[in-house]
Amino acid sequence: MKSGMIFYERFDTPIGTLTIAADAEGVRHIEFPSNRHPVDRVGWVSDARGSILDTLRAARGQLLEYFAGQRRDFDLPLQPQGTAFQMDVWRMLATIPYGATWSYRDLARAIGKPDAMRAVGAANGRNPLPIVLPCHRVIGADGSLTGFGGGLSTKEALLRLEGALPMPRSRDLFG
Amino acid sequence: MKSGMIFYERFDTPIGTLTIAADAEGVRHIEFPSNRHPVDRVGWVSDARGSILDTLRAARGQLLEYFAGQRRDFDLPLQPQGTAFQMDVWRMLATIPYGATWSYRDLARAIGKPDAMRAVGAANGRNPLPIVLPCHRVIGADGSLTGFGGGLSTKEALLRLEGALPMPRSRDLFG
DNA sequence: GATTTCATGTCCGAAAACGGCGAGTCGCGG
DNA sequence: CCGCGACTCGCCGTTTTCGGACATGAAATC
Repeated sequence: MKSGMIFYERFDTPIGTLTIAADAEGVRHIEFPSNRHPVDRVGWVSDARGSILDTLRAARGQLLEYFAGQRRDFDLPLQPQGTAFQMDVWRMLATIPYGATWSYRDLARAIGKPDAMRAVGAANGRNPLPIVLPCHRVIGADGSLTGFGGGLSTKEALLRLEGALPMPRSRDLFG
Repeated sequence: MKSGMIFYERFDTPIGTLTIAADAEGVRHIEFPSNRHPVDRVGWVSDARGSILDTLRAARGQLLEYFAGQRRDFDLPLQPQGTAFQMDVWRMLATIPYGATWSYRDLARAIGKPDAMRAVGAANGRNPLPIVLPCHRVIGADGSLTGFGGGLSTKEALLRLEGALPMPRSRDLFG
């Protein structure tokens, strides 16, 4: 077994089929069915064993608990890969509490680059571990959802699950 | 010992100090003291053992025999790394006999791209295994030496060693 | 002859485009 | 007076694009 080999697994959730990928170091990718920036899956294989199988099983289990409303925080070995700036952004994402929302500017300030809000948005869009690194908790300064790799409706569903959105107003239902 | 680990060694020759690098697959680099395109040596270590030490020892031995005029062909495991085009060029280099010279155009024709002589020159310049892959045997169509990563004087010395150049004429000595 | 032109693959730097933004302005309708 | 939408502009890291420069050589043009 080569050292860099990546194993993956697919499973169904309330927001669609997810693909999770991991290697010996930890979870590397979580992918939505329709991904804006598709990942290069060359070399991925599906028959994980040993510790990597454990990692994938733990990830799936915790995600399903999350969707069932039974889990608010994750405890997994994570190995996102990106530029220094992206890593800063993703690390900071992990500090946003369940059910809270930050603006892109808040996040930019938090990493010490108060004017890099737009770059923060781009980095968010490249988040390789959505849900676990809760990029869905970052929304526009005016409260609009603005964007999400898995589609805005998914972002909305996640925030509603976390109780971070008001119930749909009648205007939304009938408009 | 990680799989991709590269070991190296330096030793003196009539044309200066050479650095050779190898891993378990074979020899990966041979470098002149002054190299136009310096190699990224991150992660190289110097205390080779086992089969890699054997490889390095064999490479050094055969090169010293070559410089002593005692060897015309090399027998080593080689693992050059490059684009498909570069690999084509480098593979073809190995077929140029000791003491012979080809023009860049000859080489281009030999790989089936008769008009890519300029690209061939560039690929030659990136040859990771000079001497063993005899890029020095490729010269201008008009007989000029044109260029060499280790310096033109080195190219000249190698060709003279192989008897591929006339002795220096008095014009060269006194001019 | 001397000069120009073109063909070819790769690398490298510069420049431009492109985002999951946000603040400020302006005009329009209540 | 608001409130809201449409528009403009500045912000910043990443990605993409583009233009040369090369270990050349032959043909065309002056």
